Amino acid sequence: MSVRVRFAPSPTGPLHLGGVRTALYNYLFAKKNKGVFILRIEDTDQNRYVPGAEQYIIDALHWCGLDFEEGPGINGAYAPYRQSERKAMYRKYADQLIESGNAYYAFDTPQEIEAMRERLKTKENPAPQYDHVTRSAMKNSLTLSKEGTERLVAEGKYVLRAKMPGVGDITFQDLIREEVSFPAHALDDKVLFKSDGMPTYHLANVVDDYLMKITHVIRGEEWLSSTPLHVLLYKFFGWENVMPQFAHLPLILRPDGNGKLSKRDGDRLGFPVFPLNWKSPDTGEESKGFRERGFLPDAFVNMLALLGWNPGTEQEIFSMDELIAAFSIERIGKSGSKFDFEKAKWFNQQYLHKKSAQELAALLQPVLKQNGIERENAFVEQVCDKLRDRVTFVEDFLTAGIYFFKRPESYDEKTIAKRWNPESKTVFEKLMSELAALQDFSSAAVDKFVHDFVAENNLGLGDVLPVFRVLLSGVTQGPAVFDIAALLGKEETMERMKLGVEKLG
RNA sequence: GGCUCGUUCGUCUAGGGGUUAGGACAUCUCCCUUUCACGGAGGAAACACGAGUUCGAUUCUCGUACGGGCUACCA
Repeated sequence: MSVRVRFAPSPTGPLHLGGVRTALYNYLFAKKNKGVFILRIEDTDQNRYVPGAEQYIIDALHWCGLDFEEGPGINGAYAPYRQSERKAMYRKYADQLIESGNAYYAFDTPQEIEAMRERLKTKENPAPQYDHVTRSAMKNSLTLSKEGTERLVAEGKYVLRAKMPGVGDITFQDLIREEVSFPAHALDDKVLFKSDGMPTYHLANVVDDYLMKITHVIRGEEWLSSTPLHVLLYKFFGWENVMPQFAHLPLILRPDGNGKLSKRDGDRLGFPVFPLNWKSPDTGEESKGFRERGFLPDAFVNMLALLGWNPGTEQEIFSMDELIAAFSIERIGKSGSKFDFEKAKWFNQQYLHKKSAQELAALLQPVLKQNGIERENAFVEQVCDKLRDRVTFVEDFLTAGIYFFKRPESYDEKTIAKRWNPESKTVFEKLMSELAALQDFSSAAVDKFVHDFVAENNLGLGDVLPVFRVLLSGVTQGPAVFDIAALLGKEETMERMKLGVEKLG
């Protein structure tokens, strides 16, 4: 049987790191096994629907290179792929459960359920459930007469609840955790069908996975404890033989302290938790994405893949194809991983370093344009080449190399205080006049010229180099001064020296 | 509270009954460079705790602690 997996997010907001990783692992597993990767939108809760969230999810997957073969906008043999559009399909299965006695009608109002919880609440049991014990004291088709039930059903105000067995253990195999077992007495009678006519996640999910012939359910660990219900549902429907295999992924945790990574953590610690920028339609609040923060999609995906999975070798840099080849569910860890932004930066740096000057220039040009800088590509490529080993993000080329595009407006004070003395002006004027005669202005030529000048004038390199650098760039760090001079060209180099020497007096 | 999953350097992790417990990020030192990086060399740094099994447990078992998840007509 060919592998079919789905990523099934709820469009309640932007995808976060954990969601993208779940999608990635599904994608890798599908590709590894020559299977199909499906996107299914689980929008059964109208109240939590957020406009734009679905498009965001699709955009984010696309940016990461996680292209789905079936899903909204693409469709395929099992369309539609939005649960809201599949609404009519679920009723039949709900009725089937009623008929087989595995589900029942319940008519309790929220207030009545709350009253039950209040009444039964004890110190030992602060949150009594609607379950195999309490249902006998509630308003449902199990306690009401046939006529009473029919009358209330006719009124249309009801939900369908799963009739959980109450005894025995529900045991299933998890690809990551091996055998997992839950005592049935602790499971509650979950609502399967809501009074608004929509199924809940549990019903829709199982029915759709069945109808779409899903073979492996790879999802977050937050679903582990509702899996016994899902397993039971497969049994109730008589679908045990086609029940998918489960793999529950450990969560991505916040970098400091404990708990699940949240948007707040990102804001507080200064890093994104979403792949792309997101603007909340409610509050108008904007959240920065990894893309906008300067991450390359390949680096982002690579980083995410290694957060909870490892190849068992010491290789850390993987292209998507390499990830597909190396991936296996068996090598996914069991425990949650704390997200480390420093390591994420390292991945981006590694990818930037690997890129050619042409590729880097193509990435940098738009950034330059945004900042009102127009330069020919040949020059930008050379700047990228010189700066490549000193940057983590594309934007760094501009911030760290601004002097390639603009004359310095100030000079590093420390250097001036330490290196600019009364004789400096004379020395630099002499240097400039001799430099004016230099025909070859290549880096190597300027290098040789300056060294000769220092030797002939009985100076130390320290008397010339630091100031020379600061006159050209304003700052103390950067590529070799001679490279900067050569790139700037003779004319600009001379001009900057002249302006600087005048300014410093 | 109940149910459940988990626990190797600060972080991501490898390993697995007998290892100098390996790598990467971060950190520190040195080299390269009269800059900053990159790169190279080296350092510091971990098996949560207690029993049991065993000739021997970090590895197996059971407890404990700690942490996560779930405990909605949310997913």
